[in-house]
Amino acid sequence: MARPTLNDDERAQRRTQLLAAAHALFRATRELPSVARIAEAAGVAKGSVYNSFSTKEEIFIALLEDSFAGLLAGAVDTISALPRGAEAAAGAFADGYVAALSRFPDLLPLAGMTNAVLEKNLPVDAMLRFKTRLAAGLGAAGEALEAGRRIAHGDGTDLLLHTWSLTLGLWQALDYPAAIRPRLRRAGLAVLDRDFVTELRAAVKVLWRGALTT
Amino acid sequence: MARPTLNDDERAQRRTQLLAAAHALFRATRELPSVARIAEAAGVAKGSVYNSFSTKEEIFIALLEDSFAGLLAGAVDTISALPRGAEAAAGAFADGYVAALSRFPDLLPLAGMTNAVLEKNLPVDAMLRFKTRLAAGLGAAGEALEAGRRIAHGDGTDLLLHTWSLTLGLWQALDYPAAIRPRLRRAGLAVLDRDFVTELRAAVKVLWRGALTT
Amino acid sequence: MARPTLNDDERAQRRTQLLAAAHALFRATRELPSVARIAEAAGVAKGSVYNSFSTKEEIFIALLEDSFAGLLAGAVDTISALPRGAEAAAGAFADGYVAALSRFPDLLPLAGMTNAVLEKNLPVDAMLRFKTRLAAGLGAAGEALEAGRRIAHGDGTDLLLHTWSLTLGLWQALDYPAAIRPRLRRAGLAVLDRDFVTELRAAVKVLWRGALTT
Amino acid sequence: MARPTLNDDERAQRRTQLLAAAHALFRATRELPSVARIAEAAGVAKGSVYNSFSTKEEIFIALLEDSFAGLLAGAVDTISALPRGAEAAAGAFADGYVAALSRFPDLLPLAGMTNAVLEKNLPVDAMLRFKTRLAAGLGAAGEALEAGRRIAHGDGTDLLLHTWSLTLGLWQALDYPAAIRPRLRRAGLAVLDRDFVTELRAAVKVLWRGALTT
DNA sequence: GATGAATGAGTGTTCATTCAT
DNA sequence: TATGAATGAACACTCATTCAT
Repeated sequence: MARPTLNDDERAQRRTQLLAAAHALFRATRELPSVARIAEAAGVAKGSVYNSFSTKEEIFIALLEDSFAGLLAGAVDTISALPRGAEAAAGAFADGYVAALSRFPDLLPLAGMTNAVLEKNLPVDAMLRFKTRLAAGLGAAGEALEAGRRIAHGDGTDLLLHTWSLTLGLWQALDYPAAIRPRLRRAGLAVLDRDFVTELRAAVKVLWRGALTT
Repeated sequence: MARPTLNDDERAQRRTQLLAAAHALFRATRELPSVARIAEAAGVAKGSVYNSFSTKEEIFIALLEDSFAGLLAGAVDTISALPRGAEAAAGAFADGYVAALSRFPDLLPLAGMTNAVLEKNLPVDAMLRFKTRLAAGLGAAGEALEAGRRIAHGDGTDLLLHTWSLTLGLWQALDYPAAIRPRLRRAGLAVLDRDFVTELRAAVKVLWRGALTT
Repeated sequence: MARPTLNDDERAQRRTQLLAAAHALFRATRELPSVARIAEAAGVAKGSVYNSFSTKEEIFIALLEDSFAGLLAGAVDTISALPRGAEAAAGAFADGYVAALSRFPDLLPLAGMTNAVLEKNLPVDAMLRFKTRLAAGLGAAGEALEAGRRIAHGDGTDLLLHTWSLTLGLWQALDYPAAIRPRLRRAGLAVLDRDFVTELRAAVKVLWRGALTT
Repeated sequence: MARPTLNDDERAQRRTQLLAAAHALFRATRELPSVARIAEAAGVAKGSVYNSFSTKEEIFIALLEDSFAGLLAGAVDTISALPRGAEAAAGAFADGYVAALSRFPDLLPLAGMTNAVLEKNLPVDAMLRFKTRLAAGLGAAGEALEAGRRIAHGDGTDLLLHTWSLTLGLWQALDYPAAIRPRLRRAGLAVLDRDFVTELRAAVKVLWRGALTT
């Protein structure tokens, strides 16, 4: 059972293995699985999980981080191909952004748990690391945006932060437990019975139009 | 200790009593207190809580509902006093909205728990009731907005939904546990070290400018 | 709400009403329903139940008593029509007894709860009353049996007591939760996969043959 | 406090430790003790109980299983020493069986709870395991009986099943809470004021006489 | 490093019964 | 009598984390 010290590769591999297991479980239930279940799914012992992560929540923050990085990369790609006019650019970004988002279906459920759940039991340094990467990603994307446009320094980052905020908030407002969905068509709930993706695309477009036409 | 059948007033009073206790506890900890603590704070027996609410989460949804109604009322007031021009109106709304929001300091922490926590154990009918009132409030405010402006039918409600989404998302992005706050000034986190209120005001203004200048 | 003193008829009617409600609920779930549910099903308030019964368990003992009296009545009828020979009489009784039993499908589930559940919270006098009636019924039936046969005094009652015991015990041995039933066919469980009624008929016949051929 | 992986012996020891504690508590109260009390009596933490059993009820089913196996072993011993004649054999079995039963004083109280209490919260596999062993034991004893006698194949098992049923049912009919006992002598209850052991011996004898003289 | 046994805090909810009107 | 609000005891089970081997 005793194993020699792991080198970095093995370390990373174990980490990946656990992340994949955790991811699969979360995707299936949209709830944080127990450490026991994650370990089982990854084929390791419960205690071993704590060699790679110091807290269960750290696992999911790492997952969130990956997804978020992916979304930002997609956003940067979109930004680099934006057309000239404000109106056209707003629409193009909205389309590209929504498409990128759809490639990370667990991002929003996970992000929606961050404040209320994940942060409750996250080591301070893990949280700072996460936030730092987030900030770096947003900053880089913001600069890419500012570079190609007549946007003042800092406003690009602002716009992306607001875009993300709008995304998360809108998702929270429009996401319902599956059991509720069918009953939304009831009179009086039409206002909230919207397709999230459609709604988000429109909202992002308006936001960007506002930002690009100052 | 009152034993006889309660009339509506007394019923409402019990409810209020429990809501106040729950509210105070939540404000202090930003976590859902246990039913035992709520009952204790309200001066009743644990079991009595279940005469007024069928689930702990129902209590907090009721709290959220109240706060939300208050915010919407403030928004409607602001809307009815908006200046003519698009730019001016956007700024005026942002100011009024942010001011109204500040009167309900627990609204966002509570709203941020809705999807991940509150909905997990909420009777379906309680949830539908909540969503219905939410929808009604948004709809009414949206109509007020459409009435005084050259905004197409439905777009007013859309704008308010997006405004709220932006608010919630931004709050989640910028809210940090108190323990983290001081360390934000570290290099690399400046992007996220923002004053939520300032940021929100600016973001709302941009959103509204975009919507009013179509 | 206040009502004048009930006369005996009204008293009995209320009692019957509650018993019927409790019976229906028990039949549906095979579990003791809560007082609240019984009251609701009977259309009275929870507190009113305690005007007729001093304990929830008293209700079900009353139900059991009724069913048991019915079974005994059926047994007496069968006894009075028994053929002469020991072998024939044993078979005839078994047939008649099983038929009578089938008219009280809740008798055994209820009787199976008596020791472990009902008696836990039954006022002493209620229990004595129940046992007394049981004893009286058994005694009467026993005498009927002794009267028409060459059975020594007391042996008739004994035989009936043993018959009932065999019935209850066999039922407990062969009754399974519905979820288990289908899996009984697995190898190794054939011994217990028997039809209760068939089995009981055979067992009673053997018991009576033994008793009648001393 | 032992932490390393347990081997089979240690595993069994933990189990035995818990079973003994649970047994002692049950013997004293004739009620299912809480998990907290069992753990306390066994000198382990509450959560540790669930390392050995997945449900509280599983503990008591295991206890029941042990007692039942002991009774069956006693029955087999008795069977192997039965005299030739039917009448003599019936009496000898009754004596031996009753003696064996008396060595497991908790068997009947536990068996009496099985249907109404234990099965309510027993994992399906635990229940099947229990029933399978029961069936195996009955089958083996039945074969032993058939082997030495002129009893048709299957009838031995039948007889043992009926014997056990009679035992359990009779116990339920004649067992009273201690508080009730003294009042049984009252007129009208004489029929039920019997010594269980005496009664059982007689009943088993009759049953076996009937079975052996077909 | 790996394991998995041990820990024990933590909690929403049910429900029989009482009793002020 | 009828009502139903109030009571508060009772409890199984989960689970993140530790740490002896």
